[in-house]
Amino acid sequence: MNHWLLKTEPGAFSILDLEAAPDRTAPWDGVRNYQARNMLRDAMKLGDRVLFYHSVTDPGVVGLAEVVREGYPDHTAWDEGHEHFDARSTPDRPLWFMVDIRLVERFASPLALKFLRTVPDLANMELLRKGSRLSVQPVRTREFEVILDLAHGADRGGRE
DNA sequence: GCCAACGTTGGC
DNA sequence: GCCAACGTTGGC
Repeated sequence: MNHWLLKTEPGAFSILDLEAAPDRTAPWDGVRNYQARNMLRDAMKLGDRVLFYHSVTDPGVVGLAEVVREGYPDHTAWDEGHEHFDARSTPDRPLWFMVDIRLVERFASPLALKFLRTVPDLANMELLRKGSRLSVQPVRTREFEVILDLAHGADRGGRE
């Protein structure tokens, strides 16, 4: 069982959009980066858990989701006129892939990036690395658990 | 808006 | 294959 973090600009697709989707499930489409593509296509497995991260405005981890469908071709790349159209990708030879995720929970209080930077157990997290841009990132099990504990209010003494 | 970090493109 | 130029991401 692997753990992941998915990054999105809430202006494009936010956790509220996922929450409002039928069955709280939506395709994670539009990724156009090869490293991220490889993880979507090959490494993310059914039942894997995923941290949902908002970038740019109020950056932070805002919820938990799970993979409910493994990698399959991102058909938005075939759609001329679609924002993420890419003529190099075809149904015969798809270039880009996506997974479906379902929302498990939206955190009552999001964990701000600037707070996460203060947590010693997260010091080596990819998200916190300077210049980290990957929109699909693996998360170590330990880091994942620490974040869930923080989101659930464990070890908050004196901080609120 | 600034700018550092990163990925991609394309000339050679 | 190298690498400069360029475009994008994303924190601040």
